[in-house]
Amino acid sequence: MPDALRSRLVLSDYETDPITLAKRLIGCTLVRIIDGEELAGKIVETEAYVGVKDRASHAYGGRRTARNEAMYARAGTAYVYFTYGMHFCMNVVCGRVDEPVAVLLRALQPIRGIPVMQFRRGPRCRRQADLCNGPGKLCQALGIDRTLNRIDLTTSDHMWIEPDTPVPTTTARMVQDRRVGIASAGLWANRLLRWYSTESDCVSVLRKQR
DNA sequence: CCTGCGATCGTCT
DNA sequence: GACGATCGCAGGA
Repeated sequence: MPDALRSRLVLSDYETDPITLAKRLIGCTLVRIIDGEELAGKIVETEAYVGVKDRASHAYGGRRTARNEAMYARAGTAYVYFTYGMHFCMNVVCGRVDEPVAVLLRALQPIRGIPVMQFRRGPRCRRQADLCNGPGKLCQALGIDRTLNRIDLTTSDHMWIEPDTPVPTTTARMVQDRRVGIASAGLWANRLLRWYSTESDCVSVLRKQR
């Protein structure tokens, strides 16, 4: 498709609160251009990090360091960080400048560039559904690393997000659940700030039955 | 299905 | 010096 006919989310789409954006992003398409090739996946799982009061957030208590500086930038900025000595995770910054709120992308359903994703993920990853079903996995599959930290998703030629068209995914087609991997966040670990599509087999962690 | 563990290193205390 | 918004594998039920 010619670039001129492709739409992407714009500043006003990102200038909202993280809960609204986390739900809005479900069904949208993350596009990554790397080595002249396009990789794309449908966003099927997100988490909201809701500001300085959120104990699970890197910006808890107003912490502001070189690592999390992107969280304080303009909405539509990518916040990519390195963790556990080997993985990257990608967030989409939202809210106002100097208000550290963001949405973590946790899983994608692969759409385009699947052979490249398989190569980047390595031979140990056999199932297509496992290519991008985790925040570290999707960054590995799409080649998202610290060079993309702080890029502007509304203007970048390397990565952007396209809207969920023609009909945005509604909350009726989403599961709302606790966030993953933040057990030490006290009461904030129980907040229902994760959303995932009921219609994808590429979600990282399913809700426990009760 | 589930739980536990090691890998590996940048970041912050 | 400790820990982490993770992952893949091993082992047991």
